[in-house]
Amino acid sequence: MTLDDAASMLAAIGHPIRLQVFRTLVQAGPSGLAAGDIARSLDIAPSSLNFHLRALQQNLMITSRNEGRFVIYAARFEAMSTLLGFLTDNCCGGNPCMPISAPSQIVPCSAKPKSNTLLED
Amino acid sequence: MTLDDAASMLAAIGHPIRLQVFRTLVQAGPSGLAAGDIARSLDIAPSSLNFHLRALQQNLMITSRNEGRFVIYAARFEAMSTLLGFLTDNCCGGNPCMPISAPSQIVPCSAKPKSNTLLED
DNA sequence: TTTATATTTCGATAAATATAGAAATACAAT
DNA sequence: ATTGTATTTCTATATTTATCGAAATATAAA
Repeated sequence: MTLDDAASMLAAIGHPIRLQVFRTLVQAGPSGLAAGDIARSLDIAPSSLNFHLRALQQNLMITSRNEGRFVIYAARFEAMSTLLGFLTDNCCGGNPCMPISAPSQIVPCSAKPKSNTLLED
Repeated sequence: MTLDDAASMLAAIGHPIRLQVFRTLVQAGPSGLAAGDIARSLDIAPSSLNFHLRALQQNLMITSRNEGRFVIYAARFEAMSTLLGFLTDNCCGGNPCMPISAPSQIVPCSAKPKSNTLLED
């Protein structure tokens, strides 16, 4: 995965509506949700939702399949995994991030206790 | 951290130049780098770099401090940590992500082996 | 204080992104 | 075949983002 790919994926979920859509699809699990269900659940105009679904799909964050007259969208979990791997590998220095994609590392999961003075959860 | 905050931070690093800048600052460590050094190292016009540095700073991904006539920028590691925590908590379902910000979870770091058929590293 | 270097701000411009109503398309049910 | 529901495409428009030269500002060195 190149830096440009990572940037594209980050941009894809770097919008409140698209992040909500993706989060909703993650919650829905592999079976996914119909476009209309997403639109209703998040109260977005169909054409607007379509715009964002396309952005997510073009950047490999979600998939779609046809079922009758419905189009079912589902989160690409492995895409998010890969993205998190990239971030922990490239953007976390020697930090509290313990990526699953760094098999050669020895540091345990909670090597450094969290200390979020500025950015609380 | 709200969903909107997360989206803003993702948008901040969701641009190839800004992701490169952030990555560069992570590599530089807490001591950071002067704006000019970043500009030279990435070959960006000073005014363009400033535009991106501001975006990163406004979204809490980096800090700046003055040292003489230099302005030193540094990555906010804890910001990235918080962001990764949000993503693993909210956008990873029951997946291979093992967030440091989920202290109550019991699943080990490499519970599920990676299987990236579509998105390779 | 003059000069040199560092960074930011300004200004103009181009391009991309976002929104959403209306029309078009696709499929299923009656 | 007609109707109804689902989704996408089209169209127009507003807004935001990005780029970068040139000017302005700030600090340090000569």
